[in-house]
Amino acid sequence: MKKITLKDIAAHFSVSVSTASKAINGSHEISVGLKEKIQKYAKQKHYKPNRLALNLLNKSNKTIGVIVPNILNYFFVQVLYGIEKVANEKGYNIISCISDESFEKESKTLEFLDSGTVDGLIVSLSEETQQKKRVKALMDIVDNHIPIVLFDRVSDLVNCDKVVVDDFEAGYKSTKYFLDTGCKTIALVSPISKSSVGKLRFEGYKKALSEKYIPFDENLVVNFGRNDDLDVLMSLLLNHAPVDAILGLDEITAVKILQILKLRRYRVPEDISVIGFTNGQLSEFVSPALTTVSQHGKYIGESAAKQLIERIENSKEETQSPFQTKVVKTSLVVRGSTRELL
Amino acid sequence: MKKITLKDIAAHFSVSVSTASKAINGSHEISVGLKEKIQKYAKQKHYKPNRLALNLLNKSNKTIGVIVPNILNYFFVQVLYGIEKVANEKGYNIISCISDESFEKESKTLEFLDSGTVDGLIVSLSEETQQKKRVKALMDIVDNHIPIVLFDRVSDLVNCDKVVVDDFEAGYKSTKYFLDTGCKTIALVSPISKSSVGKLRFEGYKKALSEKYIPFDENLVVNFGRNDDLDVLMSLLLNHAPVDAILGLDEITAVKILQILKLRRYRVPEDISVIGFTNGQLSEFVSPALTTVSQHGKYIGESAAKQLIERIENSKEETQSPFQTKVVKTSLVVRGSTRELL
DNA sequence: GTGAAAGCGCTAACAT
DNA sequence: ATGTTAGCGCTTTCAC
Repeated sequence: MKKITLKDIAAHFSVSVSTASKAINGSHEISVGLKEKIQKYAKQKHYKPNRLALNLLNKSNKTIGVIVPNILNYFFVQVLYGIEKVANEKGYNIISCISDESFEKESKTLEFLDSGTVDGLIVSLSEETQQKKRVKALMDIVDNHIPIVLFDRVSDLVNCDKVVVDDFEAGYKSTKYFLDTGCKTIALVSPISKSSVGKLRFEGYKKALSEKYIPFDENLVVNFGRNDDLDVLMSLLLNHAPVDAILGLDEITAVKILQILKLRRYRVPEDISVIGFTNGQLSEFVSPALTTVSQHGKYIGESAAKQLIERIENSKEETQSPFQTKVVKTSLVVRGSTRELL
Repeated sequence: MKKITLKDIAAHFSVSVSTASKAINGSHEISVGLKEKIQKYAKQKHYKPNRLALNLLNKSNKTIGVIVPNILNYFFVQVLYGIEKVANEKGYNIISCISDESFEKESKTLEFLDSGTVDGLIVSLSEETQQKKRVKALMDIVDNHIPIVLFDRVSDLVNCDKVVVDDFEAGYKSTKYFLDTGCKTIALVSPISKSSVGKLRFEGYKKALSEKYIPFDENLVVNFGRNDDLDVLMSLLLNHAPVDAILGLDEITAVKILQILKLRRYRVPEDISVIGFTNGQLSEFVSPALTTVSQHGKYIGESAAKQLIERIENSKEETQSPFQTKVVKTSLVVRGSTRELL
């Protein structure tokens, strides 16, 4: 059975398509009898207006596109969850895409989405894109087409609404916490050294050190990529100096560090303290449970969605409010992987 | 700057819309000079054909809809990842929705998606839907409209392609593993007792017990819901009998059980063995690392997507291949939460 | 080599 | 109260 259209219904009652349309939409112009007959028939045949046609007509489709770099990262899943929640409440659907940290895939996706498919875009940049600053595609979209909200991994070059984490403060705050619990030799391990986020956290880390007049030692900083062996790098680090604290810049990294330390018989937190990022289930259930920086992923998603939808629905207005960047403060969730405050 | 359309381009060169269309699509009918001029202009102005219009024309939009019950569950994230991977390879996009285990939200989403928005659907039923067997909406879609693939939480009432886990065997296999490592009093803790998946695993559990002539004791079965306090229920269980093995029917449940046991000073696996489901990061990094049943989520997603896309692309053919149900076998990933085989 | 016209499914302004 | 027409943006016959 083929899908039923207005035309079919109209034909069945020998009326015009517009009459059928009005009847189904309950217009006052149509006689009650006919309206009832048509509506009943439509229901029975499971008639549904074709969205594609409506979208073309309205130049809008109540859909927002989301691009995240990596869906296996719990932070992004939380954000997605927040976005979905708000979008759903406001009657929007989400078409979600994964860039896999690849500039090329991100570009293709952007290209696809920026062609009438969605009313707006929520994007966190791929690492490659951020590193190479190849945001021309984004800039074009901003200039010419649909509203866009950047979150977490953003770019200064793109002029649009943004929701970011206060990563500088997060790096500062966590490092300071180490210092306040008596740690002196604090290492930083980052899988995201090339992203804005990683850089800011690193700056915060340095700031906290310099406040206490602790000289920065670059051998205490371990930046690694997808193909590097964290185990080997950790060996080098641990042999370099008597480290007594390690800041892992994402959740899985912190968890892996914890495991490596335990395997080598370091006691956590007695010998070495560990702080991670993204307050997910992993951090909570590992032992000892990890002290982590919560970025409030769900909240970030909700904020981004709210901001975008507002922008979409005001896009017909003449006066556009200026773009704003919302900075979300992090919270330090203290658990068993750090020592007591002095 | 408004979005540019074919009409604009045609006007700019004082040609007809159809000429512009052909020029941009590189038709042989158009003179080389004009083609080049128009193409250059189009590129420069960032012209992109409007998808909505194309979709309406083609009655297809290279998009598949996915509905999962819960995105914070790692299994479903893995499936999503697998779906995205295959869809992306074949040039499809994904519009992903969350039913939040609610029949109502699932229905609304279905209603929305089944109106020309997507070419096909991949769905895992919400718990409520499965429990109440309210699959009429699904059946209608299958009968009348677009191809659909059900995965994991399926329904016999819906006649379509399916990808399921061999949950019966999984329950059987894990229980048998307990028995083979010398466990005698095996408890089962399930947050999904009302879903097909939970029921099958439960049946497998009973089968393994009966094979060894171990009488089934319903006090060893803990079914709990969203609002129940697992801690209290575990107390009751542990006080009931000297349990020496616990099968947790999803990842987070197994992890929580592990934590509760550790808190009460049970040694795992010496006093009590634990097996969980969904081989995610949590199971891997908890201590002791959990022995788990891997359902191969990513593979399931890939299979479902392949099956759906094939169905979509053959939908013009006259002869439709019969619907098939793919059963994916699980693997038991043995780690530290279970004893050695005898 | 170029253009006019039809049509995808629908709505809305404008007749009648 | 019902029908006609135009048009959303595009492709595709079919004329010229």
